[in-house]
Amino acid sequence: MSELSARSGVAIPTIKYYLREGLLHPGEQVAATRAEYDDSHLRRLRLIRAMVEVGRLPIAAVKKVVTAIEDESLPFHQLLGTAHYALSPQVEPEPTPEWEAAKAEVDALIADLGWQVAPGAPARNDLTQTVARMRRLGMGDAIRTYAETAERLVREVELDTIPVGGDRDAAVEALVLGTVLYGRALEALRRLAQESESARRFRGDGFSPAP
Amino acid sequence: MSELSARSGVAIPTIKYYLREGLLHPGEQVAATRAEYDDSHLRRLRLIRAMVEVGRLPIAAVKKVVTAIEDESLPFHQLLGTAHYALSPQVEPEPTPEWEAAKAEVDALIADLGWQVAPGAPARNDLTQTVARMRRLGMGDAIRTYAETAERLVREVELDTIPVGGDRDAAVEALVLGTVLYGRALEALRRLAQESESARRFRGDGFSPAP
DNA sequence: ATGGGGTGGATAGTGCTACTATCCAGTGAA
DNA sequence: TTCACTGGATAGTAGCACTATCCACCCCAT
Repeated sequence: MSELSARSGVAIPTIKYYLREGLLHPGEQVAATRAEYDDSHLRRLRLIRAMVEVGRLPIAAVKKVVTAIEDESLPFHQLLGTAHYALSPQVEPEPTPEWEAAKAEVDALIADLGWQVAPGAPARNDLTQTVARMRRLGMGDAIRTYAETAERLVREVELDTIPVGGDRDAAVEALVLGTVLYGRALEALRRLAQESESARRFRGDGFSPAP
Repeated sequence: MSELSARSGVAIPTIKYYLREGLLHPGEQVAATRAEYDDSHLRRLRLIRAMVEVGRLPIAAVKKVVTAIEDESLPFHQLLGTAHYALSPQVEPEPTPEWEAAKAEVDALIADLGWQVAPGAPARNDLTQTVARMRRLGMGDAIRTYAETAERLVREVELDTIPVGGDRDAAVEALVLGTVLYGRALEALRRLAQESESARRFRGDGFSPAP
């Protein structure tokens, strides 16, 4: 176990915790107080750390994904779907008129673009809530532009990072890391562009950094 | 105070907590056990809730922003800069060769695009870390595409939500909400596009939702 | 004029999450 | 044979964002 810890960079008590939580399958018992861990444990540990550190998923979401990986009867594309859904913030619908209006708008947009999205996809609720908030503030006329932009990026770049075959852990890891890292990069780039464009428009020195 | 709580929808103990933390300026003492709160408190409370709920900022970051708002000697554009910086995740540089390589890449990209960004902007470190992780995985050739996309969105849409004059609380609120909400919308749209495009490519039914 | 509910201020406690720490008897290499 | 290390169990910690309780006080409706 200390070897697993050393190789993965994860502390022993943390490994024990993951074992307890069922995120990591037990090692092969070789004696009452000894178990063997192999590459599958190393890979799983890498996947867990990727989801927790990079993706900032709560342990409960990680557990869902792990359960899906271990359910060998679950087809590959459903496994990827489970992982993908675990990445979205879970937003509860609110029974308000604003929500319904935003939901109608989101549904119309998806239909209009010809997107094929399951009715229960969590990103639908996430987007609905965001659109509702935007509307309340008088923003959000550019949603369609954003949708087209997202479609282009996904088509041209991101989908290539989603693997179609091979090892289940590795595939999920690639999906999670691809989705999260491109998202994070885009976010950072938006902020840099905002600072720069703000500098260009309002004065020569941008957002002056805080001291 | 119960009136402030009722109007803002924030529980009284929470208001007391914000007062303790210095996020909310005290009301005007009208007697030993009585104070008057006005619209400025209501607006400030809205701003705090926007940053906490929508922007998911930690209270410490909110405090920085509030301090900047209250420092009347701070010029308006520096106030906006402080708020903007508070929205970025704070990433510490790592002294590794990969980090340096990624940093060089990020710096070159920014220079190449002619962006005017302060050397200490937190989004630089955030992007550097992300690029480093991508490189380690063999991804990230499309960063430039993402940068150009971000620039276009910011130019055409987002900067218009950043107000240039008027009330400091309201301006910061608009900046924070604009930045966060467009980001969140784009994120949700990327996920929807991923699901749809994945359905189109791999089979007819997309990521089947988890049961 | 009086009593009941609300007030500001202080201090302590809660719930959640993601770990850490400690203890234990029991190996297994040295 | 000894001693660091193991798996397993149980308990404790840190950080965050509140939430609860207590207190003397004071306003106002009765």
